[in-house]
Amino acid sequence: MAQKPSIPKGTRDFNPEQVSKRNYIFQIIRGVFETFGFQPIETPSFENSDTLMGKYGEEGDRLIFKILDSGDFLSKVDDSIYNLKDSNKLTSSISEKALRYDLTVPFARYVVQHQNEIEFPFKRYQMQPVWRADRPQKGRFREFYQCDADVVGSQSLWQEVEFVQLYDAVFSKLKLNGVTIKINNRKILSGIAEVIGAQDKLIDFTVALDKLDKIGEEKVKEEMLDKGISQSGIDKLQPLFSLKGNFESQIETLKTILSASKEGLKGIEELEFINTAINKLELQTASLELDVTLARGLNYYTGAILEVSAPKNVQMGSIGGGGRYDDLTGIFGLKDVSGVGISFGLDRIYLVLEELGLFPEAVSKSIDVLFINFGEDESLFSLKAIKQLRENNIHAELYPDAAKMKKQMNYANKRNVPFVVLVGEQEMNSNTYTLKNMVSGDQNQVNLNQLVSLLK
RNA sequence: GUGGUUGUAGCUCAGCUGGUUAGAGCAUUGGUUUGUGGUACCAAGGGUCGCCGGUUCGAAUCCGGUCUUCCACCCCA
Repeated sequence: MAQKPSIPKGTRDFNPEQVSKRNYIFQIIRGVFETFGFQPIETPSFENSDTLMGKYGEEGDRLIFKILDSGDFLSKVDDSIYNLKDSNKLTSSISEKALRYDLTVPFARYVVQHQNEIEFPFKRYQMQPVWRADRPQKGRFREFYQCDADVVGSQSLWQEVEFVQLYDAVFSKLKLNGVTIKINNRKILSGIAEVIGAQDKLIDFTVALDKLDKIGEEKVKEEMLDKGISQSGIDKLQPLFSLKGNFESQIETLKTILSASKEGLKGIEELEFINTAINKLELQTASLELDVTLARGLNYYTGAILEVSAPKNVQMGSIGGGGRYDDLTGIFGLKDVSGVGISFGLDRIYLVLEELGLFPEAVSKSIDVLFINFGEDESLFSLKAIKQLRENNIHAELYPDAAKMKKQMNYANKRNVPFVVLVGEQEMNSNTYTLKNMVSGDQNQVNLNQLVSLLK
């Protein structure tokens, strides 16, 4: 064998069984999206670089896959830039396109570009791959699918309520019970930053706070000090570190901490609204939890922040996330369009379902029945029956070669085919079919009508 | 981007401190069995030991680089 071919780091091939399982997840998410009134759109896999660059922070820019310009791109680079040997500066001269990093920013671009054709509020869903030049690890790939649903053009908090229900509906249908939908509000985080005198360090502050359950209180305080947040400010956070209990009691504690911050109180009010509504509407299998440390990244969230974690017995990062972003289309020049949306991480959900054995058996079934090939006349006779079966939506096929019986039966086993039909001289003469159940081993002779109804 | 880890047959892995023709199980193919599979037995095929370079009389084994795997950090779905 020559050198083995390979695929790039962090990418995967999917075999038939994996594709079936992935489609199962897609189909459930799509179904729920549509019952909630979302409509599908698609956008190109690559965008103009300036659409993407600068939208995800410095770290994000690094993780965007850039596409080299076509042609002799180096010859048009200005000597002064070339001689600097500064990759960042050079990139913008040799790459004007980049692979999309998520679905939210391209969607914002879409809304701005098509604003005159869109009926607001606009509810869209989108299920497409995204790419990140990240180092792979568990549940982290360089090419993966996101399934997003967003609403733009409505500031109503009922949208947030609906998204919590949507998460609950999808995970309930997937039989993935016990997921936790964590919710927080950017206004609360800003409020806290304001109260401790660190408005200007909001991002550093939230990034540190986000690590609380991972690295512990002391390390979080260290990191905050490191980032230049004052000791007196950190002291004021003390009640926050010991914040425990249910939604309502956490809210009460927050009200005292944030009594001086108008913005913080607004955030609390929003959370209370959502929580009250969800309590009245009730969730099927998920639970809604307030988590003040939830600060997950994207710089553009302005209100609610949502994140879904897998049931506690599986080790997996978040399997979904989302939030409210009042200014998203602003960066593309369209003001005052509020949006809110959520995302499902298909690849991670797959890993969780696999680990918990939650894929239905039927997902991996290939065909309903295989006809054993005994020769040319028998094949023709079989294909007439197969035609009939297919018209009845029964998945049927003929083994293509008149190979040994053992080989054909083995093939049926490997492909997990539940039934096999044997048609030889005897059957042709009596115009019947021998139907064999591959699980029990039973077999009986039937006519065509019986065959159809038995397999249906 | 930082630190660590992994790489031997299609798959899962042995191979001691460098020393003959690199092994096993599973899978594949053929046979026992020319209309009856999953079990059993017999036999066969299949590897430039990730790649490049170095040390050595001699490298799967030691050293360097590179790619890949997995993990942690950063960040994130």
